[in-house]
Amino acid sequence: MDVGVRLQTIRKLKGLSQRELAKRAGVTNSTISMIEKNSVSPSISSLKKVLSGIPMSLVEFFSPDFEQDSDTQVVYKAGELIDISDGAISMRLVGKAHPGRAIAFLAETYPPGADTGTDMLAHQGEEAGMLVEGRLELTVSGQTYLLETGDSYYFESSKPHRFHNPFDAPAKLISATTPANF
Amino acid sequence: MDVGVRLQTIRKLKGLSQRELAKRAGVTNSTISMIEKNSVSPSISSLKKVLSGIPMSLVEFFSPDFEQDSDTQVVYKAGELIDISDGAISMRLVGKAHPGRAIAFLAETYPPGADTGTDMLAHQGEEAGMLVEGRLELTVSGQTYLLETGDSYYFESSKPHRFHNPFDAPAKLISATTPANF
DNA sequence: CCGTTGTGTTGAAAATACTGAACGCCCTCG
DNA sequence: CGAGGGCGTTCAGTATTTTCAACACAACGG
Repeated sequence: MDVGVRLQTIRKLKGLSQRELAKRAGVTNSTISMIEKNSVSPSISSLKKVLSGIPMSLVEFFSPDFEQDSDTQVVYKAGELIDISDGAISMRLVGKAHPGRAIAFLAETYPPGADTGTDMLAHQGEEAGMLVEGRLELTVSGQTYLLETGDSYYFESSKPHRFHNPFDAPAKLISATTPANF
Repeated sequence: MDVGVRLQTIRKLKGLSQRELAKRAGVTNSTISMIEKNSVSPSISSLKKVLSGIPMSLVEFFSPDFEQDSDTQVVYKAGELIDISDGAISMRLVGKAHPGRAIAFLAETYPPGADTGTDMLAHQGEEAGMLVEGRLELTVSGQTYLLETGDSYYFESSKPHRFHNPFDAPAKLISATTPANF
């Protein structure tokens, strides 16, 4: 992550000059100049001041989710999803044209017996989903839940979790995870 | 956002002493001490160095999504969703027990004729969804698309967009938006 | 009891970031 | 052409951060 070019990109996107931004932020134009040229590494407090003139939070600044307004694909037919299946579990990802995506939106199918594994998954972020067909077992932090068609869930991905289909019918799940770890 | 207490929280969560973290990060223990006491505002480069010893990225550091391991609800039965309907369109939100949620995960129903309005929606973030029943018209940046059952979409919320159901059958949509603007 | 090792804090010196006032460049308007 | 105003850059000096080397306190074992 290049702090300098990122700041410059954002500033120009907002149509501000160094001096203009400096005035709004309550710093000098030299500060902006040097930060953008990476001849200094700003302190948190100054960067915060600078961003307040945009305005923008530190989270947003460090999140590379400022998509270029590209003419990327919007709609994906059922067959157009990327297949990122893992073993028996079918996982199809929406939005292949969005490499820097913020959401991993998935259509998942768990055939009878399918399991994400006894070694629990755990990663940064949050995830949510809804079961649109069949039944499925969800285990989060040791608690096991039974999901039926129409039921949904929401939890922090850092909690160890596992999906398992011990039933005879396949289960179809639609889920969203952020940030997208793909 | 209090940089000092946040760093200390994370460090202790990882079971590191100031010196231990300092050694891994390639800074001195005094630096850590002073940052945690907020007697300095570290430069981006030092903070980055410090975090590299954890390890953790700046994004993660500034994202307040390090949820306490609270015993919040995980699974929501079909009837347990929060109803945030807007006019004719039924919208039910997953995860009512997560006030600081990162994702707005919704089950939406558009009855025949339903429309989010001719004045386009536009907000920060990204959104994705999949149609699980019926057909629906989606307009993004002037382009109108026809979504059929099983189709999905992904776009930046900053692009003006609109959902419309001109058909005779109701349309059911499952969608995810981040950040959650609720 | 004392030495050792762990913890976090503090002070003076060294390194780095920030300011304020230049400068050079380009454009426009008289 | 020359004056004015916009732009980003640079440099010397000041302010702030970072280091290095202490210090004080607590826990453990000989």
